[in-house]
Amino acid sequence: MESKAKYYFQIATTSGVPIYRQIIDQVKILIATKKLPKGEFLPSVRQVATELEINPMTASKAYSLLEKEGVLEFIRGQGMKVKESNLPGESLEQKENEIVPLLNEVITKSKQLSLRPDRVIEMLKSLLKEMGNE
Amino acid sequence: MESKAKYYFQIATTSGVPIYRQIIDQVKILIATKKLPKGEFLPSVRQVATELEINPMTASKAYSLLEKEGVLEFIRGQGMKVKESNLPGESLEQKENEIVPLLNEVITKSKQLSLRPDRVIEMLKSLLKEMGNE
DNA sequence: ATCGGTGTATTATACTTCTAATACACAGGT
DNA sequence: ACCTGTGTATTAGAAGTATAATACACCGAT
Repeated sequence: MESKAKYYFQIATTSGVPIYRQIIDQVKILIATKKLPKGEFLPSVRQVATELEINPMTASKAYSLLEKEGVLEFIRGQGMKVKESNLPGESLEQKENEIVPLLNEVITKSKQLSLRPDRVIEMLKSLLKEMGNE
Repeated sequence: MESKAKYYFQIATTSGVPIYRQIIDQVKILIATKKLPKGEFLPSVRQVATELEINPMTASKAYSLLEKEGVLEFIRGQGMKVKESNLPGESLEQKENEIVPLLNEVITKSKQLSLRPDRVIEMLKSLLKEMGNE
């Protein structure tokens, strides 16, 4: 089988960002933008490795870290798929606490740049709108 | 001279975060929360090194990176102080662009956690209020 | 049982990052 | 000039990270 979906990922060897991290980031974005629906299978580690001309272990590292994060689910004999129920065991409060450090970074950075707080909130709203649609 | 202000910084040797980076983060937070006003001098690299039982070069690395970022200013013979005018040469648009990647991280993470966008904005507003006051 | 498909444990190596030891340059007060 | 206070360039070594080669375990279909 397979239509052999190509060009799943693109890596920039010049950027200095590790290959496995580029894969992780791209998977997360693909999921956030619904280009990769829940339940969908990802290309196998060997497929990714061949397309990107890297070692299968590098792709495996990206996938297994995503699995540990609760983003992907490993199905024996079939591969990795986008997890259906995200972090089911976690309460709303736990989830919210996970994002607080990131928000604090935003605040520290914006203070450092002397950006007006309401402007930062406007930017966030605007980005949320963009991301939500595509 | 000096009342020898102690306990400027606290490092967690277990966290895996490099010492110089912990110092950088703490300086930024101290400035953002006004605990370290503009124009104030920071403890010398040797003072920090003694208190934290680290090498002066490690403290120096943190300070010089902060200087390169435009956060601190080096005064010959006196030390490092919090820079008075932050990033004067940068346009508003340049500043705003600097914070976009961080906001995108927030969005990706919140989608991954299935958090409602308006809730995330609420949290940001609330944290901004806290940080602004103290 | 065998074959071809998953992901991965282990090991090795190149590379980068982090910390430290030493010696130095400059400023200000004596 | 000297002494003591700043931060730092250079060098070295330890520790960690990223990638790869190999061999393995498991699953499903034949």
